[in-house]
Amino acid sequence: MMSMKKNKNQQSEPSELDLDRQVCHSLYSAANALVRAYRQTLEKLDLTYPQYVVMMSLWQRDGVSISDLAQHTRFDAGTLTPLLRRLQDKNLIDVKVAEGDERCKVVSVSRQGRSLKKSAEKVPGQIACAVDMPVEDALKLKGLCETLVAKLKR
Amino acid sequence: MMSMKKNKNQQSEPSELDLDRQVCHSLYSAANALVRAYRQTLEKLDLTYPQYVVMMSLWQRDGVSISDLAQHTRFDAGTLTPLLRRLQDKNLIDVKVAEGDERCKVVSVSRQGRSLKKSAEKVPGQIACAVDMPVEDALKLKGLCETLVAKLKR
DNA sequence: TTGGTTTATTTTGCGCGCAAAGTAATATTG
DNA sequence: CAATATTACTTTGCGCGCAAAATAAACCAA
Repeated sequence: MMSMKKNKNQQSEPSELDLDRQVCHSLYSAANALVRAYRQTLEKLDLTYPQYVVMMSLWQRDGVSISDLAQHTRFDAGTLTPLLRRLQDKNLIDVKVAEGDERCKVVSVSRQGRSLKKSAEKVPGQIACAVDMPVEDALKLKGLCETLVAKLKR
Repeated sequence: MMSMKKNKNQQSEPSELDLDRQVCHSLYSAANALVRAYRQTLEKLDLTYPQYVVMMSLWQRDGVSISDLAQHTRFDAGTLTPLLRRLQDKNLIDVKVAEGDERCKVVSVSRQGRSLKKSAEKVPGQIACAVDMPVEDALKLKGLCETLVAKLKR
């Protein structure tokens, strides 16, 4: 005899494909939510989140090539080219052709870019405040994400 | 006397702004890496990751409004409108104006959309395999992300 | 040196993600 | 019932994210 389960109201059986079971969907949503939280804070600095990431990378180590930057930020070159142009338009960075190898470019923080760092120092605290997650949990989360990134290395 | 630390080679002091300390950067990279992993798998189904999310939502509960779908998928309406049009172009879904309220639309899975589910059943296993993370860790990660999403609810 | 490969970056094309503005139908208020 | 507000969705504009193709300089082998 046929099962009597008939999925009233277009409701299906529990399945591995249920959205609520997807780790990736949680991760995806969390990343978007976090970027959204940064947006409010970063608009005072006139930076998008990816631009902020690039600036953080450059504040940390300056005078690097685009491929160095790509490796450190984990953005790809095709993303960086226009992003760097925008940072250049805002006079936050300088981009020069490398001497000795005309294929390479050297990206460095401008005076304005350096002075922006002072305002940016406040950002982590503001975000931490909005997120309000125990440090321990945040570190656990970071660790798990890093593990994932390592396993999925292109 | 001035400090003698002079940051040779454009290397700065350790700072809270160091990229390697940013939880969000790990989360952001992990989400991108995971979507990249899905891309290979999903291209066989001719779906992008967000399209796959919408299909999962609809496989789970069909015949919903766009705002229902927005809530469940955590996408916003402005993202869904063109995405749904693409799913419609692939004949995976039907979108009709709701009777009784002409502002609302009712989105439902088409016959082709339903048959696609069978192929999609293989996806979670393939991703799990690529990620190769203990279930326990995956669940922990999911839980932390859900906490984050909840704290950052718009 | 020439021709072929590799490397560094840019360009192109498409699909989000999302804020903000626009449109149209329904609900509410006076 | 008319004026107003709200709701549901669409449109617009911009910035990624990334695969794939294009460009151009450096390297390398015959």
